[in-house]
Amino acid sequence: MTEHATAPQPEIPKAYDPASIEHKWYPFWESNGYFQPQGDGEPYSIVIPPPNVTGYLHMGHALQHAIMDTLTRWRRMQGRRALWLPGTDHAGIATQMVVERQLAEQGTSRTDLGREAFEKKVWEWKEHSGGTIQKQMRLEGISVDWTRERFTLDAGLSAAVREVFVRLHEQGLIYRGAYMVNWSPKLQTAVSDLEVEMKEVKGKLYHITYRIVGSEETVTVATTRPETMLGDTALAVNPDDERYLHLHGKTAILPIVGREIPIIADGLLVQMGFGTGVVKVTPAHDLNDFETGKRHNLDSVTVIGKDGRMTAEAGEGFAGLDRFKAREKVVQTLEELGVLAKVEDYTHNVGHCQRSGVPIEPLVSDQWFLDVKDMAAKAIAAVKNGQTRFVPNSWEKVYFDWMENIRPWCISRQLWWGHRIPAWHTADGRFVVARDEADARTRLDIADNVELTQDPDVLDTWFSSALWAFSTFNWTGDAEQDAANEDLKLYTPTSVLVTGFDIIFFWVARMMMMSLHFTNDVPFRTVFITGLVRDAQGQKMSKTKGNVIDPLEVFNKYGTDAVRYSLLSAVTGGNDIKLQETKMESARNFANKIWNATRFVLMNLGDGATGQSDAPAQLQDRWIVSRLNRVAGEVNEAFENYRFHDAALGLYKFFWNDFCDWYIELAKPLVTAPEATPEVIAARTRIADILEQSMRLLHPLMPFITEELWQRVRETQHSASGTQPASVCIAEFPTGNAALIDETAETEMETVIGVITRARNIRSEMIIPNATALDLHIAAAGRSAEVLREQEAAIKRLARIENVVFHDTLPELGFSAKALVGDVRVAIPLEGIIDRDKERARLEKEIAKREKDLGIVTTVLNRPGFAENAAPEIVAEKQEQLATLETQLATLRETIAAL
RNA sequence: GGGCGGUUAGCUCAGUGGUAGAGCAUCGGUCUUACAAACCGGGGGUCACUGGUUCGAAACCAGUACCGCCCA
Repeated sequence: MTEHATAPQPEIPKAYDPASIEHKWYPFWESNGYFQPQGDGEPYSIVIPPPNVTGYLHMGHALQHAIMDTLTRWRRMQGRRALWLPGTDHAGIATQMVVERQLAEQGTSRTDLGREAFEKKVWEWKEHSGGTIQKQMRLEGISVDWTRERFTLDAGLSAAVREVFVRLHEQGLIYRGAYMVNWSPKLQTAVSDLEVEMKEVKGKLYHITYRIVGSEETVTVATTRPETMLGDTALAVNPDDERYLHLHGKTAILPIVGREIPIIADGLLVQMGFGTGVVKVTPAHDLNDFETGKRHNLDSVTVIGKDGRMTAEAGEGFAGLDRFKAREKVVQTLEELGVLAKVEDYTHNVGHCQRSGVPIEPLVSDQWFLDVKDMAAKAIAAVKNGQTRFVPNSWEKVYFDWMENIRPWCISRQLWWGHRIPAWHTADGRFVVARDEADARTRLDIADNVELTQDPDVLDTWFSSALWAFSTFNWTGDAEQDAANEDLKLYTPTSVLVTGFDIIFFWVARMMMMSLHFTNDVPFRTVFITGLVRDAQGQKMSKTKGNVIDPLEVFNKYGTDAVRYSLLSAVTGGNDIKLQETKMESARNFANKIWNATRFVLMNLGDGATGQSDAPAQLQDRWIVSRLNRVAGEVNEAFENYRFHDAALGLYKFFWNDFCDWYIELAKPLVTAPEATPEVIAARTRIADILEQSMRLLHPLMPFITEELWQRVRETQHSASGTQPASVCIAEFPTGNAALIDETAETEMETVIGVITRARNIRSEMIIPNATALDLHIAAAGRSAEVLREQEAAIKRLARIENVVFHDTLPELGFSAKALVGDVRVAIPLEGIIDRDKERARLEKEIAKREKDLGIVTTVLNRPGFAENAAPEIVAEKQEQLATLETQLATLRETIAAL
């Protein structure tokens, strides 16, 4: 071996600069195909929750993507055939709204353009802004297989949508009909129950007097929506209500309109205890009334139109008015007629359109529905019997509650952007559901020249999303083709779905139903539900509040790895995450620490500086290997259980506290030695090896910096290694070899660390300058004594001690500071350095601390029943603690007395 | 109204039966040649409250208060 050259000029910059390294690794990974599943290991698959194709990355994505990427990278490194499939969603309403807003700015509109031209515009917008989200995802460093990217409006996925629709219709589960739906007058479309948000509204309760036909009697009815009375077709009472038995079968006069309406008895609609016990019935504008109308064969009079204005049916003076203006006018008219008995303030819940914010108008209209009741039952069973599990488990209850009370899903939307419903209508009012127009003609048995128009509606965006777990793998529905589909066989069911609790109903539940129905299996084995990323104050991020943190901005500021790390280290049991700058800052500091530790190692590893060596492993070597394997085991277990906080923290402590604070410091003399002796070569080889393994352990959390540094470390190791992977992302993830966990080394290092820390502590508490030379006397027996003797040089260097003197028992040393490390006694003579009062005060503090501990332990031991009931090992432990504390106290008291 | 979650150091959070932990902040010391984005050391908590179970409770049970979310 040649002499180790004087430390080479560091080619590695002193400060970690994320921007300078991050840009180069993604193209490297992607172009080498590392993210495509490889080998023949057990498959591991994740499908991404597809972001809006025209959207932008937000913190919620950053969190969920970091989680999915960590899992995928970890599994890939374990040798699993890992696939993370990316894609985007067409996001019907959201995208259409964006484009419509643009058209409005240009002074035109969707209806001006017409359907075809509008759709073309949206595709243009998609092409223009589409790709943004993909670019941003690449900046996140996520290891998705772009060669399999999907879009919900792709030909393949659209075919799956049509196939599913046709089959569900054939099975009688999809049907079309005139039912009460949630209508958004603003968006001009029906929306599902889930898209209605209940909001508390301060309104009024209007009491209206009705005259009974054929008598002078009147009844009073209370309503929050007087404008709907124009469409009333009955009054209802509870059949058991004795106050109104005589009114059964009678009629009343509807004020303003003058219509004679029946008084019906209906126990489902009318609760006796509430209000006057008489309610108005508007079958066209209220869900309960609609059902009552069906039960009693009532007429339905639609007085509010799809645009939110009163229809001609509302009568002269009202027709054409906005529904809220009409309310004012109805109230005014009632007052003039003298039938407005009372108006009181009333706070109640009103459904609002989640997207546009306007109050929902319940309207009867022709829509398409999916009867999900039986599908839901199967989806419930699949979770109950453990085919799919929720993490955290508590979300199962939420899922069950919703599934058990599920109602038909309104799947049609009166939009232009989305999957067109595969149904065709003839001019004479017939319609047929078919795979395409030709199929429709065949089914209807009509010629090519007969006019046939496709249903104008599109499907709820979530309908195609519900198929995502299998449509993305080219599912066709054709038994033969699907059986031959390798991807379906390998990657479905997917391993895990990572998503937020806010879309358990929208998406998770519906995927469960659709996958079970069409593939006879669950879509995923596990659902990991994440919390929300909030701002530092715990507020939900929103554009209106202006507290949105842009992931790309913080990636730039702190480094992508640091942001990922800080997000992941905050993932505990699906809790919400308060994103604080200080956390990202400390994660960046961690990255800088990793950078500089590597820098130190690399500065000392010239060519030929590492290699085989016969030099035996020293205590610190056995210790760090033990720690590394212990931590590796813990990290694997943490990932296994989705405990990202534990994994992140464990690695942080290992790398910073064990590796940097102790191992590097202990190994420094050898690693930096000028001559390449076998010991020196061994030390350099080992430190590089620990560092290399650390990069592998950290890689799933911090992919960029670990790739950069792993490559640099690897370069120095090539001589010592055989064939190596070209990237850390396909290197083996350390498993944590239990055989390398060395309890003895850990205990012995504890003693060494303890002695050094006590010595440092004495100097620091006495405020003795580093320049003042101190001697350390150590009295130890048995193995401790041997270890400390072996580590004399390290103790001197790290505790800044001039001379170390070993004894069997401490001799008379004059005025000195004394301390205990387990059964080891240490003393530092202080005559002439500081005064005795300082040492007395320090010792008193030590004594007080131990007296407090002794009190606690004594109380426990003397507690009646403790000795009999407690586990024997606990009792023994307490007794040992007591003995130790008593010895130590005696020693300390002697010491203070002798001062 | 029903359900779920939370309340631990100044802040953000870990901690599921055996003397309360971390990061950040704070205080004191240090240019010790990988790192001042660092190093060394210190201080800081009736674990929301009340009862119960237990030899022993931050943890388990019951209730209360406050905060948040979901459903109706």
